[in-house]
Amino acid sequence: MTTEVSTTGRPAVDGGLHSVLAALDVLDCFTDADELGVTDIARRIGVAKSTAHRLLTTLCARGMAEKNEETGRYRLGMKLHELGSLALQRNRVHQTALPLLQELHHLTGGTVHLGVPDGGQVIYLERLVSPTAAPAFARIGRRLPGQCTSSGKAMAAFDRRIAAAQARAGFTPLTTASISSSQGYASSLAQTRRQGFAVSIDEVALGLASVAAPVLAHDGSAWAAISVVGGSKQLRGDLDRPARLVRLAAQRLAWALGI
Amino acid sequence: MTTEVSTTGRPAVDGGLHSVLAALDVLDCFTDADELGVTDIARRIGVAKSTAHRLLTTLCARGMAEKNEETGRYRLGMKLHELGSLALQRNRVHQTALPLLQELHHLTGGTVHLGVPDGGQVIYLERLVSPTAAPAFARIGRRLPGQCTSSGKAMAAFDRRIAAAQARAGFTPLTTASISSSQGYASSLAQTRRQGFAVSIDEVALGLASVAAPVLAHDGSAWAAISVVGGSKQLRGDLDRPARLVRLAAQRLAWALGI
DNA sequence: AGCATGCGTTCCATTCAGCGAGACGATGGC
DNA sequence: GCCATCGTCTCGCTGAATGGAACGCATGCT
Repeated sequence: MTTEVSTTGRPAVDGGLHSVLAALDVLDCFTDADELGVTDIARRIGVAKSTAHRLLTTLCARGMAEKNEETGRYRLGMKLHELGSLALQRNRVHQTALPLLQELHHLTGGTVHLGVPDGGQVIYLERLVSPTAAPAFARIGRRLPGQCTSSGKAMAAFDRRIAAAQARAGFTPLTTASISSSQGYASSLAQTRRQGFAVSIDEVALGLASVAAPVLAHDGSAWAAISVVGGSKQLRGDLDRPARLVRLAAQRLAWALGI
Repeated sequence: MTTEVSTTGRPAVDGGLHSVLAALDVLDCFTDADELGVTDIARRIGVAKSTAHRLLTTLCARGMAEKNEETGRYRLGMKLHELGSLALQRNRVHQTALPLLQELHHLTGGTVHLGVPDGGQVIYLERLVSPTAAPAFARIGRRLPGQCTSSGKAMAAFDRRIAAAQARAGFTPLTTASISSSQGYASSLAQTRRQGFAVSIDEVALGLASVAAPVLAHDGSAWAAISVVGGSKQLRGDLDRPARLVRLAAQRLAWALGI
């Protein structure tokens, strides 16, 4: 597995600690599938079956994974939720944004998102779903390619480091409307810069649209993005008001963070 | 660290995989403190400073931990939130309960909780906070000793295995009103059995009260508990209505789960 | 100012923990 | 009823993980 073994006995891999990295790779496997067997995981991470079994047993011992005794297969454990909610709760951007998001949610009545950049992708820290919104979109994951989302474009338009990371990651279109060329990407970012907010219509899922504004620090780096999601038809009809509200909320968040 | 080393070269510890267990222990350290330094963590988990540093570097490489470059200390990473929300989203009890919780939240107007048993403790999977509720209680963690919470008592009253686990864990009172003796515990469970729901007044935090009902399977095991939280004064004044509603919601959840 | 103590990081030789291969019994689809 | 495949467990070998020591750098006390 290791691309190269150092001449010394020291771990030569990116982050060190083979078995720990392997264990974390096991957890990553579950982003694709709900439940996985030992053999399947061994194949995915490229280790022997016995090694995968040992890793899983260890993860289960700490609640990071759970075993389905009926099928003998494994799934993610609730300890992850425990630690994950702790990590979120302590995130300063999330903490600070929450009241602002609630107000925005109240004013727009739409679904509101808070996203932060991670490489070329966007991780969503918070989502306030409107009870009237179609529950069909609730299945959306927690990490999306930046070029498809309004949040990703809002951040990339004003932060060249994020734009570079997105360009480096390449284009992975989610729908037929997703940006798939560097020309389309560049013009979309230019328009975002002109307007001060980003729009994504049908680019994540058909029938779904969103408006986002970046949370910018004084040094020009984008810390986060706030977005409002709605149906493509409704949002196209009334874009100005939500756009104004997300810009205001994003600016207030930047101010509240003191950045 | 290991209590005993086997005669063979095989890992003799509970779950095997020393370095993986150590890495997960590192993550557990952060339940106490927001940010920790290398030396502090090394002391806590009982390894050399260099080992703790290596573990942290590895965790950071996968986003499970993050480094505060200003202070040089470490905190939990957002990858945990990503995997944790995935684990939660896939939890069948959580999935099934969500619409029922929303209805209960709507009917009572109070803060609604969904808790599942874990040893003698209760892990809260979902919390619907009412906008009018005092935000002071939002700081409550995600894992509480079962004897103090109405959810824990509701489950223990009808599931002897959970009661045994709670008794084994001992009494860790959170306030002066918390149950601290096995007599008080037994009579509280007996009352819960008579009523069909559990009450906790000032036992988690002074001024805070809750009513809970267990989600019981046909075999008598408690899968979860649903609770409504409110101010001690309000809830003491009107206990019947919320008690009836949580019992109904819990029964409907058991039915929906087909258990 | 000077010193001392603590931090996070890096290096290195030692050795024991983790590795893969293989055997085993249980399970389930054809 | 068989064969393929699953999860689990054992075992000897070896190289990856370990602890200790050294380093540079803050911080705070004298």
